[in-house]
Amino acid sequence: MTSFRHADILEIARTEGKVTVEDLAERFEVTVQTIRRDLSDLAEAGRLERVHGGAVLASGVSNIGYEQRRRLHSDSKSSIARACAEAIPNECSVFLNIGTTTEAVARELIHHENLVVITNNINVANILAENASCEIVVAGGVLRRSDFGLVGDLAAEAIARFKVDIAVIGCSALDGDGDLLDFDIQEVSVSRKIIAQARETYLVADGSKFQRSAPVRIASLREVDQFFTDAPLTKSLAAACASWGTKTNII
Amino acid sequence: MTSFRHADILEIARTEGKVTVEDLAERFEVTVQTIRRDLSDLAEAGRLERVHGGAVLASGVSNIGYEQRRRLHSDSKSSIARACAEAIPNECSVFLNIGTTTEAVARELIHHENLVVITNNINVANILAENASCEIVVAGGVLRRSDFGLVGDLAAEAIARFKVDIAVIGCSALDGDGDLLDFDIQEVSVSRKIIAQARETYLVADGSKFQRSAPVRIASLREVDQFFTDAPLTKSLAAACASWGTKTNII
DNA sequence: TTAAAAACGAACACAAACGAACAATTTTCT
DNA sequence: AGAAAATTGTTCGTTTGTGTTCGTTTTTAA
Repeated sequence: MTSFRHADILEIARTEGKVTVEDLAERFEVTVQTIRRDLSDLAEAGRLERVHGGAVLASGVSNIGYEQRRRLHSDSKSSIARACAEAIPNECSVFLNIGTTTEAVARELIHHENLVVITNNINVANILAENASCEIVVAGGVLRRSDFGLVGDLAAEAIARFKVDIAVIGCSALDGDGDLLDFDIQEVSVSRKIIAQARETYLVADGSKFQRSAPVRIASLREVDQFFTDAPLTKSLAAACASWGTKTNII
Repeated sequence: MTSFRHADILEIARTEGKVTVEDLAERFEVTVQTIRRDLSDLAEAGRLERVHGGAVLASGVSNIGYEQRRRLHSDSKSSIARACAEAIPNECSVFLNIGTTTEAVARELIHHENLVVITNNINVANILAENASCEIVVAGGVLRRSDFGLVGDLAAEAIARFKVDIAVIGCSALDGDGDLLDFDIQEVSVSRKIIAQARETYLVADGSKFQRSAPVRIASLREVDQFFTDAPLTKSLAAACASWGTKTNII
């Protein structure tokens, strides 16, 4: 992230669908050249698509449902997601589970190439359908309307069939001992299976998860290889992560 | 992508199915030449297909060909779907497979109560998510972008787990012998399994299916209990249906 | 089939937009 | 404080998009 303008430009692009060089130059009170440089950077990062006179949302983005975009938009979530996506190479297999943060990760994977993505989250499938080079496998299960997740035995069994390079998981809460917690026992069994079947496990969770609690234990941070978040860990938790070899990425 | 108009033109094409040079020139307040150049660029990029006087959505590319198909015959499709939905009682279990006609049926089931719907069609899941009293089970599988279907072993296995009251199936073509045909052998194995596992089988297919052909045989009308369509059957086919006990509902 | 009308692509000229290079300024780090 | 790096503004040559005009191709109607 090089300029404070970048985030604002993206925000404007998201709400208005497009941005013009002239307009942005006026808004930010800089010269058009400066804006041009910003747009070039954003285009290179795949966040925008450059056009003559301005830029538009990268193709695919504009088709995502309004509600979805709203949910994904939270800045901290998308920064966390971006950092996580950057840690995921092209041409590998990834699992994404249920949760708005993992959906944000899916959004950031739009420009990755030749991924195989396995998910029990219908929103993830809808989002990544935009990425033509990505093979998407949907685990079956009962549709849970609250988050468009697929849960139950069917999901767990389907997942047992795969062994992925990277599992990206979200959780509802994270307690002081470094335990990942969730509300739904069915989803937990799915998450546990995923962690067991993945070569590496990445956890994405914003700072708000530290303040919440949930009844069911998924796993410990000990079993996580990389942890992406936006808030500093408590001293004891940071020490624990260090001793467990859990790399923490604070955005 | 070279112009703001490109994104807008694609958007218009997606919602309206086609665009005309004249109309676009008026909308964007540019000359027809400029629009022609835009359409040429988009056609070269494979996003649109050029026709005399305008352009249409490129066929076969992602889900836009699908959008086009969905609009096609939409009137007759929804009447067929409505008739089929009326034959489905509340509080029963239903299977819906891939296809625009079965999606139309899903739309007509929005107000049914306490259904259990099993499907390998993500669109069906999205549509019926609005019906709060409906339990939706999604069969797993590899996502096929052309129609948002879930195909492959995973789908077939998931379906083998269920036994439903009614299977509602669509097909790509229907030949003179009363054989149901499809293009994709993977999807066919799913459809066959469904028919075998259902207490009753309903076929929905508009008249255009009589004019087409497809390579893979799903089943015969003999195995179908009710057939919903909008065009009269040939005499021989009608006689065959009568002898098989296949009830035909011509809308 | 032929003739008229519409749509088309190519070529040209002009203006807007562009990127590169350099200088001025601010920020960051030692 | 001073050097190094990053950011921004300025200038200038180049590229790109646009409207215009032309002749050609395609469609439509007779």
